[in-house]
Amino acid sequence: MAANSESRVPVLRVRKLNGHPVKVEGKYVLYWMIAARRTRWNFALDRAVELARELDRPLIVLEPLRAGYRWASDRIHRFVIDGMADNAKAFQGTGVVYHPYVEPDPGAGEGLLRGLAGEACVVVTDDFPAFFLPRMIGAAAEKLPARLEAVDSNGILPMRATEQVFARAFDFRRFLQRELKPHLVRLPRRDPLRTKLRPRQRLPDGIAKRWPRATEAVLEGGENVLADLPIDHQVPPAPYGGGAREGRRVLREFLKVRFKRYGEDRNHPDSDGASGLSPYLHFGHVSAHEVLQSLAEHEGWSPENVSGLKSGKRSGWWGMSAAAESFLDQLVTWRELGFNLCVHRDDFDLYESLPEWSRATLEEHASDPRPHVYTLEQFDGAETHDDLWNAAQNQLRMEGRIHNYLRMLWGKKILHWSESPQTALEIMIELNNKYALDGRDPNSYSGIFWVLGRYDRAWGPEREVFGKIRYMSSANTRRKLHVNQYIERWDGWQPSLGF
DNA sequence: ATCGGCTCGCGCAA
DNA sequence: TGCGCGAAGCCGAT
Repeated sequence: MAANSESRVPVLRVRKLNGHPVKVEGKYVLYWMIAARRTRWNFALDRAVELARELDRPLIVLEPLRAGYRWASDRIHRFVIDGMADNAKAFQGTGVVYHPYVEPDPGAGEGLLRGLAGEACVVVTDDFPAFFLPRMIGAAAEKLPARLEAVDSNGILPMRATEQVFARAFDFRRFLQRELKPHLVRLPRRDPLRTKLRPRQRLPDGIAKRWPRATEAVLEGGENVLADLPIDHQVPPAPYGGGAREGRRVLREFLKVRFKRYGEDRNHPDSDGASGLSPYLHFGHVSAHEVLQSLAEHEGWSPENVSGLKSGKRSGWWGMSAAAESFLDQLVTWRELGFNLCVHRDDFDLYESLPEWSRATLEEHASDPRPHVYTLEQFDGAETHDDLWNAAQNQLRMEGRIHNYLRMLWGKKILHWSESPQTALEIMIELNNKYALDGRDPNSYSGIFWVLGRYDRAWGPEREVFGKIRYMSSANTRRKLHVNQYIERWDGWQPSLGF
């Protein structure tokens, strides 16, 4: 088989993870969909389709959802299963066998992937640098009796286009301004399933029996489906749905309605100005390429409009409107900065990964008296003395997200009101990963660690607890932002009262 | 309302 | 080697 010569998938995005050769006598190509949970704009699916065509074999897509991972909850399950329902529809009539598998008990899915890989020519999966995925992919590479390739469909810049870790957004932005342009024209296919593949009807018999496909009832499902699973039922589904369709709807609605306000209103919690895309990006229901493409259409932009500026400045490089450039600074610079760190450092979620200056200053103030000290349970239950903080925590608990400005304050106060910065870090990670739909993502870690000084600089004057870490106060936030409605809406919210 | 100082590290010009 | 400058701040002086 020709190695990649005709491939539309950039070489930098494909990693061969073990030494097995592609088996030309295998029965099918297997795509193990674990992060880019979508059927469009997906380099991994492109790669799998490409291999299936070259080998003239059918394609099987396995989309699993495990039961036993940390923070598994009704909220996360509902969102992922919504995505499976969309994918099931998208694969219908394409000749691809799509097998969504919802694991009933921890460990029940053990053997499914290996079983399918036994007859596969090659297994393709998604590269993702955070949560349990790197370990899971690494273990699979060793165990599977087939070649395993991981494909990076995360961002506009391939994660492995750089070896360096960037310590500040400014440095990374300047790098992007020098290096990103060629990547802007190497897009995944909008609809990779619009191609002729050798069709197949079903999985190998023994496998479908032992690990049955999630039924329609599960995919379209009521919450009683979730009730039977051994996951955290205290974290209810979010008041919005998951999946590629809903993600696309949010994207269209953002561009059509809220985009005009982006920049001016985005920071005011009382206005609804943010994109709302981050949960969909996290689960791969929406692709960064798709977002960029839609924005380009909206702006009448093409890659030739990119300017020659390479100063690292936040606007002016793309050649788009101010609102668009500020959005792209989030979508590309900040989002991919997080992936950059996670792909190069496996300690990205440890306190020790903080910059030297921030650890030093936090250390010096380790024994400062705290004005309040709350336990994890008190933080979790939004039981602090500060109603703005409690409101943010309640929004997180109920909606699975926090307004992007208040998220910073939320973290800064956890630092302020915990017995140590290490404890504060644990609490932030725990609450964010438990409740936020975009938790467990490289970007969530960027946000949490920013609170402790990552990607930031020192600020004077030196203060208690914070040292030279940038300080934020609820009082100033109230003055600066319109938060009255926000507090009214969220502060009094009780879990038992529902929505 | 706006401004400077607080303070650190990095790239780049010199 | 020195200079400029940076995700969202804070505070006191004007």
